[in-house]
Amino acid sequence: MTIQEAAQRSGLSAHTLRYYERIGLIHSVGRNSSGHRDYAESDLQWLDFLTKLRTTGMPIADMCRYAELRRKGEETADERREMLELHRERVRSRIAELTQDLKVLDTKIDSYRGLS
Amino acid sequence: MTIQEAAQRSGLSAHTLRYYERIGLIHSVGRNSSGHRDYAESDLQWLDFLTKLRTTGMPIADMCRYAELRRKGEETADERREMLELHRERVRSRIAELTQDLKVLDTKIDSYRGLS
DNA sequence: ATTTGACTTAGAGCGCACTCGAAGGGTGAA
DNA sequence: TTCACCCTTCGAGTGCGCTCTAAGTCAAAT
Repeated sequence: MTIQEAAQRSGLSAHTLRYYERIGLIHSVGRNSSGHRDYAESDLQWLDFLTKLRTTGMPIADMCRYAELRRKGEETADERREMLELHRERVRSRIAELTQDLKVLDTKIDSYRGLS
Repeated sequence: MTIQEAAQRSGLSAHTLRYYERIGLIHSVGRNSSGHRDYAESDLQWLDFLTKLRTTGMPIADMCRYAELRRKGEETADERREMLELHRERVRSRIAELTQDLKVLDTKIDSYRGLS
């Protein structure tokens, strides 16, 4: 599929897709006879996963590291799992923090209600 | 209290405190006889609240708007409450999103466990 | 044959939220 | 009094994650 279709389906812009490829997040996207990118379904699945990592706050540099390990093959599975477990802890902490802060917001909003 | 003490207690750097003052987030911090900043307890409370807004992802521009309304006094209470209610919704959505993404991470990690 | 429009690359630019540097002033200890 | 060290303002610099531009290629439509 074309870069525009891939952009549509991944929710990323064509610019961002090229950028991700340039920095090594996506490896070896196919090219058609005109030299244009031709995305496969597997690329889309990988992009979806990358997007999860991004929206959960993983820095691009870490994602690059993960992508690099993935390219190296099966023997890096443990290290990749460890990365994800560490990241999962950070996400859990973030959820906990946001949940706490939400209470502060609730209290503040209640105090405004009291005033009106 | 001095800017260093305020930095210590707020968890922000002295640089950031000056920056926040410059852009109008903190208004009229007192000065001592040498022209040095002299923070009051009320400044610290306000900073703590600002920090909650920041860590929950409110953009600086919105925080400035909120600070400006606060300076205008009691008649802006409704608008401030509305801002906070809107922000609270965004925080709730973010928590929901992170919670969903956490499941994806769990699944991925499980699949790695299956391989080892 | 020419125009349109999407694609390619490499590199520059942008917005956000700081973060730092330069130049100078005040205070307190040796 | 000299040194050390903190403070002041203001403007410039930084890091991140894109986002866009320029210059050129290619294919299809007119």
